[in-house]
Amino acid sequence: MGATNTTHFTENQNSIATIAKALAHPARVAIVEYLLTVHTCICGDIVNVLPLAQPTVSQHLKELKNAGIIKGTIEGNAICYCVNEQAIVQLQQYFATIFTKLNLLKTNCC
Amino acid sequence: MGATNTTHFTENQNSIATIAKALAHPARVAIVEYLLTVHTCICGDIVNVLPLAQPTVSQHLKELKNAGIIKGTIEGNAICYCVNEQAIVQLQQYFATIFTKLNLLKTNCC
DNA sequence: AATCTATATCGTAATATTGCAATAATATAT
DNA sequence: ATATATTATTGCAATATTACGATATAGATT
Repeated sequence: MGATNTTHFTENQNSIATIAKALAHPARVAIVEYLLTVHTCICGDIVNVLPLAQPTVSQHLKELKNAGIIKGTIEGNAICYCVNEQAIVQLQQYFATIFTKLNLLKTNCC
Repeated sequence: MGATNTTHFTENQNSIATIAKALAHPARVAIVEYLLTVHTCICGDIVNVLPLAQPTVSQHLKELKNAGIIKGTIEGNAICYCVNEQAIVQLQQYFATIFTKLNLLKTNCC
């Protein structure tokens, strides 16, 4: 117990949960938002922007990367982090679909 | 340590993180999806649909409710659970905005 | 080569989450 | 009133997350 039981759910349900989990911390939401405001993607200063120590930020970046929300490529001494469009598209489409289903149910529901 | 530091982030960042956290478990994603397929919202059978014990399902429902993703109203002996449209709209709009920002950055980024 | 700079990893403590059995609470039915 | 059905709460064990200091790694600079 304590471990999430993933085996009995669909691939899509697990996928959505994984991406949502990656955004389930305000620091990680802030990182994504920051990456979108910075026009170059040499992003060594993420640490300076967040109210967290460097190892903590590094850990959050790793989680975002593992979930496929951001991509990081080595750029000499620093690392270039970018938001992965595919993950955002997946989320957007998912919630758009849910919203459509919601509207279809509207007449029958409380 | 272990507790999420929310004080230094914006209200919106914390809000998105909270909603995302509620969907950060496949069981809770499955519950939301199930509520959307059922045409009446008397949902006592959520427990039968999920591969989890009743107290665990009840706990997941509570978390979804606390995050504002579902609403529950007492309906005699059972409880009527519904997806809260506002939360879905908030998520959809948020990711749509992010997607737009992403496309604006595209030319300047890796 | 020694040093600086940027990022990652390790180790560890505090806290949170997950899951369920047992039990409680509440409403309906008998 | 007693029994039944449905959902919530409690208590607890196993695991995960969060955060950071210390340290390691890797490339750039001198």
